[in-house]
Amino acid sequence: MDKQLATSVFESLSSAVRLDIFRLLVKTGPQGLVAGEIGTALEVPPTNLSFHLKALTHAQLVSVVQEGRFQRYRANLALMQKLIVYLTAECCSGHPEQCAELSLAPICQ
Amino acid sequence: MDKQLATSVFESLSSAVRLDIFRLLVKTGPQGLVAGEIGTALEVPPTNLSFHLKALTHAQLVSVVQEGRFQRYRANLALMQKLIVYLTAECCSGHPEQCAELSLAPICQ
DNA sequence: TCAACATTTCAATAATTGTTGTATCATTAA
DNA sequence: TTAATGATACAACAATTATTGAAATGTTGA
Repeated sequence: MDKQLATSVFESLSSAVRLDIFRLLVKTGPQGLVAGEIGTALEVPPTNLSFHLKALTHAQLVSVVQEGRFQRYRANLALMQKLIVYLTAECCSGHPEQCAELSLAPICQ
Repeated sequence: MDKQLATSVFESLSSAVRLDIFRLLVKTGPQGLVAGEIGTALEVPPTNLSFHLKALTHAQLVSVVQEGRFQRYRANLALMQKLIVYLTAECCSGHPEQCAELSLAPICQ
């Protein structure tokens, strides 16, 4: 995880449309969804959906594989894990007890 | 956590400057830093720093308290926790074993 | 082959965001 | 009170991002 990837992941999720898409794919799990299903579920026009899916794919937050004339998208939750680690690295400068006081144990090492 | 707050948190972290600020504050922990210290550490001009700190504060990702003529900023990691929960809600539609297969156990319920 | 379908690309426009200098406000120390 | 300091507000401009319709690409099934 480098800074550029981190900012592009955050940028990806900074739009309501893209956040909806990602959460829908998280909910769907390993099965994923094809573009048309996403568009129907979220009522986003095809052109705009394609624009946002491209952004999510570029940021590696979703993966895509072709299935005939369909494109199947899946959430990349493993990247989210790496992002959380990146964000909380050196948490409280090696004084985890301070973070524990802030009830941040779940995300601070 | 609602959608608007979630997107504004992500938007906050989508700029390299703001990401640097937040990570620096995470590293600093409960002690926090005053604006001038942040500006010196990251070499950001005061006007621009103020702009970005305002965005972070507005998104509630950092808190601020006045100390004389200084403004002390602190990271709000508790909000990050809530965000992660929001993102991964209904993970794999109640089939956590699927998420476990994807080695997502740490962030999926 | 051909028509239908799923999706993307392109171009145009609208809207938002980032950066900077100057001026301003608030606080401290002499 | 006055000068110095920390920080923010404002205005102008530059740069980026979002949305849409029309056209194009690639795939399937008749």
